[in-house]
Amino acid sequence: MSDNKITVLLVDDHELVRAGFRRLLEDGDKLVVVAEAGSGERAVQDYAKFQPDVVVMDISMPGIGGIGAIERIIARNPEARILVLSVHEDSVFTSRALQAGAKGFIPKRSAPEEMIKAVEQVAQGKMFIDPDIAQLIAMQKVTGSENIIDALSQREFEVFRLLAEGKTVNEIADILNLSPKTVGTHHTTIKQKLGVSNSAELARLAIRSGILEA
Amino acid sequence: MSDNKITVLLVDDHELVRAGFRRLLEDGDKLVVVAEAGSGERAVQDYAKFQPDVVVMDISMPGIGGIGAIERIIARNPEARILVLSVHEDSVFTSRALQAGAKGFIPKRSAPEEMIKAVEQVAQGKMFIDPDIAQLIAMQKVTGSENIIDALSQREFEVFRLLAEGKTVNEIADILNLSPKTVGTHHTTIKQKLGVSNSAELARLAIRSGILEA
DNA sequence: CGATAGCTCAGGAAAATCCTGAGTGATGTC
DNA sequence: GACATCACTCAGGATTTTCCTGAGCTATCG
Repeated sequence: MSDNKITVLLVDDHELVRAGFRRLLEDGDKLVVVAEAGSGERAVQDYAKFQPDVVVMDISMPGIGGIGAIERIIARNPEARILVLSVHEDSVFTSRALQAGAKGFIPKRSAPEEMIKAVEQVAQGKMFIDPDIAQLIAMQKVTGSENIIDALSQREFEVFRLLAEGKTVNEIADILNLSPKTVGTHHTTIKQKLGVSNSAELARLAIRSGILEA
Repeated sequence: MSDNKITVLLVDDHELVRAGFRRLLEDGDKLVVVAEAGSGERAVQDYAKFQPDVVVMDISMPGIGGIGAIERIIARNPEARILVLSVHEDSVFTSRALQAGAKGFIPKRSAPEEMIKAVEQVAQGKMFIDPDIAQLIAMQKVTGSENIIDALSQREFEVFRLLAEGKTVNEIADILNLSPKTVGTHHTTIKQKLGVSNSAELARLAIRSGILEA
């Protein structure tokens, strides 16, 4: 072991994916996977045990999940270098992960070379964020909203919740004692602000944001 | 090309995962990945083009998805040997995939050796279903457990997925090469069968059933 | 071979959604 | 205090979706 190879802790709850990534990472001769973890909890333990140069981690995992694991690893070891992989290019997870202390973030749609590059960058202590995702985060900064949903006004938020629940415009008008026309207008502006184009996406967004149970 | 290696078409919408699986599959000397596809649509094309011995496919993909791809490949080529990979071991996807004509089904939690074995079995025309999943399906048969979604026909299920994703009727008509009128009819009957009255509820149901990520 | 079920499509009515415009009150700025 | 901004309200009219009815085709099953 240990020439001057970069040591990696690989974290993903799917063994097959992990096995694939291991081969992918070790394909060049610069990286070596010193341990694999199948959960956030194990990742925390294994980090302490192996002290890898870099952690490569999927955020979407059961239990404490990726975010929880990142927080705990960073708490014990602020210098930890963690590269996050994700299927969701979504904004909620991305900023959370970075806030938790991740040093890099790339989607699973990336090319293999990008991952290798990302690992090497992060190993050197640099940040590496996928351009598309970086742009999303920048947008959030501009709008000043942590959650896209903060962009909604009070009234709009009310209507948003009811829409996500599956209420029709007329029902909502009734509930809120408004003209259906008004609710209709809210409906439209809500979708605009949230960047969704129909009620199905709106409901998904509500669930993702924890406004609504599935 | 072609010693007596088994040729594989690899289908997954995440390039990184695909790249990992490719290395995993080609690790021994028995398999060779002759093509990769990043969508169900491409998979159908590539199958016709490369006529691989086996297709290794993730079912959860946007667009026509894995199920749609399986149906189309089987329709043109009933002898096609398709091994399905999935993150959801529980959901309706399992039985749907097998109904559509898949010859094997394993979860992504499997060990690499199991995948290799599964590919080889399927290549020989045998079935290969992960024991845990086989048991689940058997249990469902026995208990007659009623996922409401089982009430949907294969076609309806496809439309259901796309609707839940937030696709409009017209978009779906385009994706499935159907008249918007047909999709509209499906849409209505789906809502009836599932007992929901709009797209928001439909999306929630899809998420609850594990058909869709939030 | 008749019955059933899935898939396909159309016409037309009813409802929801989108776009544009506009009035009111509350807040904050210069 | 005058002015701008923004949330909230609503309407008219265009467009799209949804709903209901009916119907032809194919495959499967008893």
